[in-house]
Amino acid sequence: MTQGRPMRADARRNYERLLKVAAQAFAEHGESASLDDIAKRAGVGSGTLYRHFPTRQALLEAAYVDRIEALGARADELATELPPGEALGEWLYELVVGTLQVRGMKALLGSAVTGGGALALTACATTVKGAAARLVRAAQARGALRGDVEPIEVLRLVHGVASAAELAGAGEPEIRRYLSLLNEGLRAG
Amino acid sequence: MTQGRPMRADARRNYERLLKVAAQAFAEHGESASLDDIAKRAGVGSGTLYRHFPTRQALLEAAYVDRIEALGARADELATELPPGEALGEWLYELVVGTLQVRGMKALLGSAVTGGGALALTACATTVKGAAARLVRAAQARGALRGDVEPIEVLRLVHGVASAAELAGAGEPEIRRYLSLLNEGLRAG
DNA sequence: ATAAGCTACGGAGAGAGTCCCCGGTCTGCT
DNA sequence: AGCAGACCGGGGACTCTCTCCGTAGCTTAT
Repeated sequence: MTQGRPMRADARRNYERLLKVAAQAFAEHGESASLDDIAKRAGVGSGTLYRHFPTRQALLEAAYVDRIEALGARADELATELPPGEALGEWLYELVVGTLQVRGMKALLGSAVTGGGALALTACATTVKGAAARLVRAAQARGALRGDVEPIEVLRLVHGVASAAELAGAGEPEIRRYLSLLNEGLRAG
Repeated sequence: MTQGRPMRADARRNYERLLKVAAQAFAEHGESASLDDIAKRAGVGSGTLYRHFPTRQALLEAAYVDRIEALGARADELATELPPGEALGEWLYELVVGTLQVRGMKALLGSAVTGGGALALTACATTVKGAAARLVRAAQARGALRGDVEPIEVLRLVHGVASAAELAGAGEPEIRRYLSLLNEGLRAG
């Protein structure tokens, strides 16, 4: 982003501490973690938090943007290592695991794939959608996935699998199991 | 339940108005609708609400218990009308529609299929689980469903489908589509 | 029909949180 | 050194939950 001036040193320090603390807090308490508490834990006043991040959503997104980008990069890495069908499967698995390990990310990814899609044009949304699209299209080209499925539908269904696994207690076996069931459905046709 | 005395007339009236208003409020605002607001809309003091329903969960469950029981009855009705595989599919469809039309019910059904299963032995949970078990077992007996799937897993996955459809905007086509994808997965094996 | 007794009511208020702003103060940059 | 810019943290305005206790009015016995 454009920045007229570089941030003042203390401002930058606080910004980064807020991000770190926020990531922990969201992971621990979910998307509705107390913002005042985050500010306190970061050792700054609440005004400082609200100056840097005007809304809860802004903070949520900033806190996880690097993790999301790592997921995007991981998609390409998997694409070179594995055949398309397996690459997609493995990436989705890692997506679900990430979603469940870090409770705040579930909300973030959920809002990234909602509705008409008009509103949620955030950076995270485009990153995830892009990665999913690449893997899905590749798998379809190889016939490892039915052709009439849109990438965003896959993301939504995977979000659903995450919800199901969450209900089941979020154990790794459940995730693998539910994902493979979904996979069967996505392959047929 | 045992009742030493019949309820006083005004008590019964208030009880029923609370239930009606609560069902509307939960449907409209989701599980976290304001309880004070429900009391106000029902024309009673908040004390009255808390006397009848000590916890939010108690009210949520009481508000939807009849709807849940209708779902249970519907399961048996479908079982006589359709072959097992289709009966299950149709029932799950109606379950998802109910879940999405009435936002509070999603929370209720979600909590009914959580975790180890030890805690949530509520009436709603047993009704839904029972209905699902009958349909699932019947479908498995006919080979319309893979044998290694537990009824509760089906419920969890369907809850996930509801989440996915919710993200997509909860249109009827999406529900049918996502459910049929799940069905493919559940049939294979 | 009336009165006594007790059930259930109402709604204020305490307590816990959340969000956000503001005015004085301090700090880092040039 | 001087100043723009950032900080701090108290506090206002809300919202929601849940309890308490005086009392309205329903029931039942006479």
